[in-house]
Amino acid sequence: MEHKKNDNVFLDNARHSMAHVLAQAVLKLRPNSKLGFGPAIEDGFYYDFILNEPISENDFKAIEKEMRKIIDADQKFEREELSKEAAVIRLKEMGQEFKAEYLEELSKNQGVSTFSFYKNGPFVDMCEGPHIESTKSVKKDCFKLDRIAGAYWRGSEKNPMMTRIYAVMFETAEALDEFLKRRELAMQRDHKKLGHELEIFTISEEVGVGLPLWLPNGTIIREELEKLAKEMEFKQGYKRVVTPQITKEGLYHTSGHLPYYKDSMFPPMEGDENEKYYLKPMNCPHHHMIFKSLPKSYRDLPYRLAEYGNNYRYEKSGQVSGLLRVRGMCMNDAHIYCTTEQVKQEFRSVLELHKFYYDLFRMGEFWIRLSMHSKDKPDKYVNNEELWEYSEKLVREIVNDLGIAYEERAGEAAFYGPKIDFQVKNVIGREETASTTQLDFAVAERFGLEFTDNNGVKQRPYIIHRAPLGTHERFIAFLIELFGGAFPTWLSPVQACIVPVSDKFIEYCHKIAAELTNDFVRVEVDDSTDSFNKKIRNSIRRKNPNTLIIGGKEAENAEVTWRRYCKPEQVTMKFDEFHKILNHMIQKRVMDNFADTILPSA
RNA sequence: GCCAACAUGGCUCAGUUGGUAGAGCAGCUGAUUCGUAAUCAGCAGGUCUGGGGUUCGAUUCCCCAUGUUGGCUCCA
Repeated sequence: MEHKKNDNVFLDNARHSMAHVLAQAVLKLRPNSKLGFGPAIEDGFYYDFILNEPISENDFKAIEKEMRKIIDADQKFEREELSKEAAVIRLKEMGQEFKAEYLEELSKNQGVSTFSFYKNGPFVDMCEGPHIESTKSVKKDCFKLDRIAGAYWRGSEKNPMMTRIYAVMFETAEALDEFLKRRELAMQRDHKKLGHELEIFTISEEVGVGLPLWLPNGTIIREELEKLAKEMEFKQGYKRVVTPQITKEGLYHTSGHLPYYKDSMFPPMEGDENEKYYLKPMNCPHHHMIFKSLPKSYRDLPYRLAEYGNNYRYEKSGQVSGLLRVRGMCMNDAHIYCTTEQVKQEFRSVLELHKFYYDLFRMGEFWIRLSMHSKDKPDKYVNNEELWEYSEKLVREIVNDLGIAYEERAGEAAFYGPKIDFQVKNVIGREETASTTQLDFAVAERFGLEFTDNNGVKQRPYIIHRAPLGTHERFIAFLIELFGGAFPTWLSPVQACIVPVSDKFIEYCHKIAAELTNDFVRVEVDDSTDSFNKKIRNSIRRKNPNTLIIGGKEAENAEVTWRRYCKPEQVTMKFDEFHKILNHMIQKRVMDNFADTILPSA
């Protein structure tokens, strides 16, 4: 859940005020609980507690009842300013040590000298505000306690774990209801649910968590995406390579990954002669070794190496989820080695390629997170201020030129250069990174990568790390949710499902199916003993983009009745005509899963 | 990894205040061949996630493990 406030100031203040009401209610049921923070968030609010007796969702009713009583009591929010000394005493009286810790921090780091407290009824909280006037201005039925979660104090796993109670809240009961309904609807599109129903992937406990098995339908989608990526990369002059799944330890010392990211790697295997091998968590070092295998001239640059590479990362067990966070993944990876003069154009083409894909799939709501370095964390980053400034300026310029929305974050870059994350929102509104691009000015040095320039002088190349389609796992999860499982014909596991009205027409069905198969169309004839109605239902339930209905009329006239998934109307036409249109849709990768897409004519 | 909830046939879910389970869908067999979202009948399928404990008796209560879901942290 994103902790972002919205534009409605009243709603924001009301949510924050209700967090105080929640705290008051919890303190009544669990006296002597310690308070953490209780802010407004995107869809509601939360409050963090240390409870001496655990609470569960079964207690929600009692807490909500208490909260409604507080609303009825018409408690006024009153602000009081205290000096630091008085505030310390007050918090000590209240027994709120976490607030006291925060007070010390505010005083020390931000030079705050007076501290505001808000009182409503018997409840007092150190809090910056603002608040609404009275609890009475909140409607009693416009909020709902949502769930309980653990959350570390100040977000650090070194600190104690608090109990966080989340609530959803809107201005009116209707708005709340609508939100809950929308969320319910979004769950219907969850890639885990649809991925199972449409037989795209499965996860087996025996194979391992985070190691999805791709079923035949999912494999088709993967391969079609891969075909698209390979064509795009071919046109842009990438060379394809293949690298092994495991590698000797030393390579990751050279890359600098091992000391920092060991925890995220699968533990090593012992090979011959006590040599340790690791499953590769990324492809860059291998590509660097390919770059290095032959001397390079400036004439070879830009040198673009591409691979749909399998990577394995030991994600924490609690983090693994469906296809969104896995331990084994396949990445649309490539590394571009180029000169200082070329880097801007290359970086630009990479971003344009992203934009091409995102427009094609209509991943409309995306933005860029520009992760920059931070001078405050010198040990986290390569020490070369000049190159950092240069690279960051360059990246910022290109993003500005392309007019893509972005936000900048200091201190989140990779250790070797600035990072661009393409952020999207999944169906339930959670923000996810779809792909990452990095500008790397440092690793060439570590690997000793060089090329000879036109003066015969050795130079270090810039390296661009890019993966516009991210990993198959995550990208297909997005597509499933974005399309609600209804893929365009070119990506769809079954491209045409042929349904005979009765047995009599099965022969004709197989005849046209054979013609389509001959053109590599993925076609299926439903020759089961199900009723006609049932066959229609099945084809639609599987979200086949095209269903062909064949009865006497069609068989006699060499026609098909074509029913599309995304549009209710259907047409009858000559089979040859349909065949041409279908071929065209597949070859041109027409996004016919969107109702407004104009289809080619025969 | 941490916090919480959950775990019943392939799937969706009933059920037992402790006396070893039931439905629909899917599957199989047979009949039916039908013009736009479920034809009918029959059969088969579960030691109620795994392991311990309490009990005459546990799917039900307790503990542990595993997995799932939602958060926290992390995310090259």
